[in-house]
Amino acid sequence: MSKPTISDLARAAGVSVTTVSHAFSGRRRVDPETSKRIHALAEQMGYHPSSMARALRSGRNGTIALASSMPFAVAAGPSRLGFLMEIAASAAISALTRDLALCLIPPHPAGKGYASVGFDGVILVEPMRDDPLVAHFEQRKTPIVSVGTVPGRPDIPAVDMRSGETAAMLLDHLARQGCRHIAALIGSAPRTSQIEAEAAFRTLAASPDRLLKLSEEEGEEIGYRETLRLLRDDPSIDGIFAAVDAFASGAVRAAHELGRVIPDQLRIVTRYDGLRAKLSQPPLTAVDLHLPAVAEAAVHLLFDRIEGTSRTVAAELPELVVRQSTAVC
Amino acid sequence: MSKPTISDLARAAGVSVTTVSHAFSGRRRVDPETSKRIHALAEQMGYHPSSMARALRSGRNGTIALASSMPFAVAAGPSRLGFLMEIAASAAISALTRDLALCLIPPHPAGKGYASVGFDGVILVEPMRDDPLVAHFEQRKTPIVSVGTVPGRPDIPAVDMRSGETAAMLLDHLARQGCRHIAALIGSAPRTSQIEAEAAFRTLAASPDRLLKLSEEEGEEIGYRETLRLLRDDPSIDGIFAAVDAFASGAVRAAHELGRVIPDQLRIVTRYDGLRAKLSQPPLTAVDLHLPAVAEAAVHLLFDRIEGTSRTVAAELPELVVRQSTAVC
DNA sequence: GTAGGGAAGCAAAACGATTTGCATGAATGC
DNA sequence: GCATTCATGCAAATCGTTTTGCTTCCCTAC
Repeated sequence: MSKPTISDLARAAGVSVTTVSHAFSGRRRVDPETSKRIHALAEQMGYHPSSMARALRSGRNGTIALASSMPFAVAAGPSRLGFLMEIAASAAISALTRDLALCLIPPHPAGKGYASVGFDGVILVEPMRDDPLVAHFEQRKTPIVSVGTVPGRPDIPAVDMRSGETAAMLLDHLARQGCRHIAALIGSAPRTSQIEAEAAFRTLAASPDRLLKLSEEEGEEIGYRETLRLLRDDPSIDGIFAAVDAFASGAVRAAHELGRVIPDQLRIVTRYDGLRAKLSQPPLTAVDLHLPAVAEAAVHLLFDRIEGTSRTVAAELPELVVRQSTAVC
Repeated sequence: MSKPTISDLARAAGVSVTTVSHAFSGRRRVDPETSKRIHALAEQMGYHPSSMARALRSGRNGTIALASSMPFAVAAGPSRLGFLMEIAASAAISALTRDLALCLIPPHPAGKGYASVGFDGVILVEPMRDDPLVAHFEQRKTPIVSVGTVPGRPDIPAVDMRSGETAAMLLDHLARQGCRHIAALIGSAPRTSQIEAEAAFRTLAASPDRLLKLSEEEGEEIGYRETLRLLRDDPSIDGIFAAVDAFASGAVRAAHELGRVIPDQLRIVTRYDGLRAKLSQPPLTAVDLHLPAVAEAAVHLLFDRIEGTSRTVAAELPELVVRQSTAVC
């Protein structure tokens, strides 16, 4: 009474398993009459081809993984919940349209490797330079695609997040709004987004002493602490560029606490336009990174790569979303 | 040069495949010397047992699915991003500690079924009465566990979210804070959480005309519109119980617009203590649903079910988180 | 000296599909 | 009438493991 197999079905239909297989795959002609009979019988018996047997034969199991080098507990906590999970949700949809299932894989929760499932490919979200995940999957010969290039590894296909341009856009906006003394809160992990944000800041703002590199894992709290210190040390600061949205939340809190009015006395912008930016009081000017499109591009790239080809693709240029934190004219 | 198989390894080590298999699984004794040699060679050759072959043999592929009957585009949009994805992230971690990979599966994105991958089990998040997902997986004989019981299906193992108690807790809090005229914004989909919230409201508040059932898919917008209407129609309302956090966000916006001061003139509470509740101005009193524990329980239950046993488990009792929206004494 | 038992390892049969090469019969061409 | 082609279907090999019996071989006990 357990799940019927292809031979059960073949026997019931009075044909060979070959014929049944062809009736389903369409790889060879089978008489329409026969085919119809097979399908009807399959429906009735509740036959579904075993994905595992198919996987063994074809070498593909139809799953791709989404991994972030940032611990899920952090990435999925209030802090980064938006970014990673927004990509995850979109990628899951994109994957399914290509008959792939998207698996979420936290980094080494048990300290060990995850050997149990072999994925057809993996999407790495904002990997760091020398990210152990890259080494891990390369060793297993699993095709990799990253969201945000892998620093130092131009050979790995990626969706270029255009973080340099994004940062420039935000800094330019602050300048146009009249900011003369801009401070930057940038994540200390060596991810392309943060590296390029730093480079852009150094080029455009040129006040290296107002550049703070903070641990992303400490999120809002460290953003708050450091902004407090920053504003006390140098009251002339009139703009803050936060490359991580949690830092921006912290900055807003600090500003309120010091009685600095946003945006009149202090303008704040952040990169990712997530719930934090939208719900902040006042709402934060941020950048629409077109994450659903990015996720789709990543899945597309990975799919191509699994099939053989390989290249890097650029995301649509992120768009500035001006909000009250920098004063609309 | 392609991936080495167990027979390649066996040949290289000068033993049979059986011995290699045993050396890895430990199901039977192999000489420690031999075993060491095999493992060393495996390491050197980069051998990893094929998960697909193992899956075919064992009947398990090591993946479980997480599905929500609410379209991912909605569930993962700003509106419900928190709830579903918070569970997803925690479940992914719990799953991996049991050597399972968690797949995110959006409902019918291409309109078709998802036949490509067969899961060892599935976790349904807040399913509705007669949810098509239940039928789908039951037909495929895939073990099901749900987060929040399935209305009308006490036979399906579930993590009981204790939504009745949760609602009672919130209503009781409002009453204690002095609210006399409470309105409820409840999702119209027949999910246990909403059904029980409605029942609790009818029992405790007893003003059926102030009970509004709204489409969850319209989120904040409909919460806003309806609250506006509600407060205009009946200015005596001094408390709002929103069973969906997006409704609460809308209610806050409406209150601001009408110049109703929160919490002095109007108190607002919501169920899920996500980013919305925390970042709201003022922050919303909500309930800590202990989602990571819920996710862990669901995975645990599913794991047991895959192995054979079956039962329903109750979540830890949710805890009230009092915030400014209802005035702390 | 022989029976008994444990250690170590091997060959072969699953698991459930896909795919290749071959067989059959009927239709067609000349 | 014979060769060719096409349509249909089948048997068997294959994918890479796990698992079940069987051999050996060696050691100990009586």
